[in-house]
Amino acid sequence: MNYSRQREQVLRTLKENVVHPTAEYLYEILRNKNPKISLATLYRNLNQLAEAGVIKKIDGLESSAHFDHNTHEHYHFICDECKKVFDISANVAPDIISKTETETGFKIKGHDIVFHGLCHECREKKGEQ
Amino acid sequence: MNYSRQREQVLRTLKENVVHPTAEYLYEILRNKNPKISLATLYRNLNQLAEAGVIKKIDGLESSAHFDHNTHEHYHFICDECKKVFDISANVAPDIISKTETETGFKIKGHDIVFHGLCHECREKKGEQ
DNA sequence: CCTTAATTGATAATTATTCTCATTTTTTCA
DNA sequence: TGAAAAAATGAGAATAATTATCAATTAAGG
Repeated sequence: MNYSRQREQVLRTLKENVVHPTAEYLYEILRNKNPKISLATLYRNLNQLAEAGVIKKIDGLESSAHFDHNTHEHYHFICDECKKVFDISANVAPDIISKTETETGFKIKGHDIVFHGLCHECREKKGEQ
Repeated sequence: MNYSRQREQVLRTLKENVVHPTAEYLYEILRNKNPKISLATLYRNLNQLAEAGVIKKIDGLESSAHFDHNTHEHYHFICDECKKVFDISANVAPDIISKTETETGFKIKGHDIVFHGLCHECREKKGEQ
């Protein structure tokens, strides 16, 4: 990944914002500095920077929503390889709500934990430890 | 919410599937039972059922991705009211990865926790406890 | 400098989802 | 029962977010 003025601008704009902007919001800000910048360039750079670990993309599951008839509290794991979604028991993070409410003063109405990685099967297939 | 054959079918199809299907996948299955069923009906019913708490929709943030220049481990809270995104310190769920890896045998490469509810400001505005 | 590789801007395409609206189905209750 | 009101449907248009395409521009390195 080599230097470009646009990538520089994307990164700086992101850093100058305290909140966690969407691409749309960033685009508006960016156009003030550089009215010619293309939306595609913004998305490209955000993805590249996230890929490189310079920034982070916050999005639970990638594209489409998944539905679950199991409504008792539990979490999910999505396999990077086969894209299957698995249940994770809720007791991996027990008092997470009360802890967070106390710490923040926010009223928590719900939460979701999504893990990703390699499921058992794909792990074996790839021979990865 | 009153009875309809299509809603019945949507719910049954979801329950008969062990995995956590996407709408697209459900649609394919549903069309075998009812070739006339509309995609809009499927989405409508999934949302209604989720709204009513009969099923659960798994999707971290609703629509668009948010980006964060802060790459050290932390979580996020999105306010249902003003849609702002806040940081939550990672220590609300400390050994969540090791615990999950031990419990599942999966290789965890990352995870995201997204809370939602009312932020401090909106909580006061709405006078909600 | 010159060549090669990376990046850009403009825009088309795609994907997932929601909206619209005329028609059909369900519910209610006289 | 069965007529009126309310809810739900199907078909397809619309939207929103994101990705792909591709010719033109810019960066990097010998």
